Amino acid sequence: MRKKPIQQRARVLVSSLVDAAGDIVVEDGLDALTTVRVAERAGVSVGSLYQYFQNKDELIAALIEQVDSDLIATVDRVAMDALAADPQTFARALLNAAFDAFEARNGLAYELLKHWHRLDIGRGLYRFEQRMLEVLRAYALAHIRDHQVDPSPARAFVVINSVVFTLLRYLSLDAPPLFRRDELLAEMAAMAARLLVAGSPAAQGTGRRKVPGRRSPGR
Amino acid sequence: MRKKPIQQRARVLVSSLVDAAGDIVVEDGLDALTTVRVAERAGVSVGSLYQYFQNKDELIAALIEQVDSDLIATVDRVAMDALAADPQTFARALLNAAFDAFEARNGLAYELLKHWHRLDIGRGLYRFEQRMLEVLRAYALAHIRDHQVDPSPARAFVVINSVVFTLLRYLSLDAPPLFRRDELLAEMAAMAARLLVAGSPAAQGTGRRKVPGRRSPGR
DNA sequence: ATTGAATGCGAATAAACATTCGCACTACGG
DNA sequence: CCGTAGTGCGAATGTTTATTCGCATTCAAT
Repeated sequence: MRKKPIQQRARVLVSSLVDAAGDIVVEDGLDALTTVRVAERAGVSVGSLYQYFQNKDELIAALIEQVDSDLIATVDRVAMDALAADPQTFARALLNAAFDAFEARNGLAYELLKHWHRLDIGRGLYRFEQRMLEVLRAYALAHIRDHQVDPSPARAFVVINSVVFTLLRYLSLDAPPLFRRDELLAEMAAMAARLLVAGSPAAQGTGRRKVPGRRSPGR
Repeated sequence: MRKKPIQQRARVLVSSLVDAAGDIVVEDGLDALTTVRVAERAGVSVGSLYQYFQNKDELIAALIEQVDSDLIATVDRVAMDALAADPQTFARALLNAAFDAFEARNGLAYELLKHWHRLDIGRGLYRFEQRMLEVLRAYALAHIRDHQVDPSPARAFVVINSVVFTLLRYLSLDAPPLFRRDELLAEMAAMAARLLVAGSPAAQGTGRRKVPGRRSPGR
């Protein structure tokens, strides 16, 4: 942030800018987020925006930060409550929470997550994934005797991303699919629970070859 | 396509434009794809590009079409070969194929898939998903006696998207994760195989509420 | 060889944005 | 009631791009 808002009115201005940005993203998508439009919507001038944000990306980062924090807080709360439950119930609770979180603020998180490959948003996603990993570990620790819970990094990675992105993809379907929301949730919960409980995967690696040259994402 | 290329040189020109587009996407990402740059790279002028493509999106659509066809052809071939195998092996084969396909042409499919929420690319993804669904159904049909294979639409949706997007996310990590590629593959294969074989998910829906108002993606 | 269609060219046009800058208003400690 | 730091303004600037259009070149059938 270029300059810190000192007076009250300045702090209000900054937060209304971030709010306006969120509203615009919800209404017309991230691509429709222009600095002038944000300023207009917030009832201030572009100049003022640049008084407190170095550039547009910094504004987006602030928005992400906000959304991400909410998301993590939600997950934390729900996970705490369900920590004692069996894997099936635990998975269920987290999934419901995830759905709710995606819907919160009119699908703001959903619209943002679509652009996860952008740097700002990617960092938010990464933070979220890390937090989920910790939550799963906490669950494992709490149930080390009851079940053979074992969230290996690879497994956790698969579960977390499978759920998040499948949800994302589901929400993006314009023609409703052949199955109901409940079914989807049930399937995912079952999958997650199974992966949490089951042992190591049956087969061992069918040795693979070359590593792909990964490119850095262009803007 | 605005006008069909009739002469030989025109056909060459069109395909070199699509190739150039692919190269640029691979090198600098989809955002770096400008019409002028494509033309330059193909060794022709922008004007010529617009002779055969109504606009930039149509060019992208042509690229997608190409990539998507390759992808589907690969999946078809591999699935055919593995149709007789057990679920674990079948899943393995498809996963390996998927990895290879993502790496083909220097990660072109990977870079494109990151932008699946764009209309052109979304259609390609949808086609791919549909094809995968058919493949899974074919497998189920072939094994209706051996296993209790049951790819319900919801389940198939979860498996397909989990695999595709988890792979995508994995490839996009800049810092290598704590697990090896083999582990990831093994986990995903196990997951897929389990979902293919297992019965209906344990619990039933914890009835959910409101439907989120879906917005049409910008651009 | 002639000619109309097909092809190819690339400077020019226009629209969309991010960002800046000089000027004016406001708060508030003294 | 001053003065200055903090705040706010929004037209102007510069850049990046998609797309067009009038002119030049090539093809292929007669």
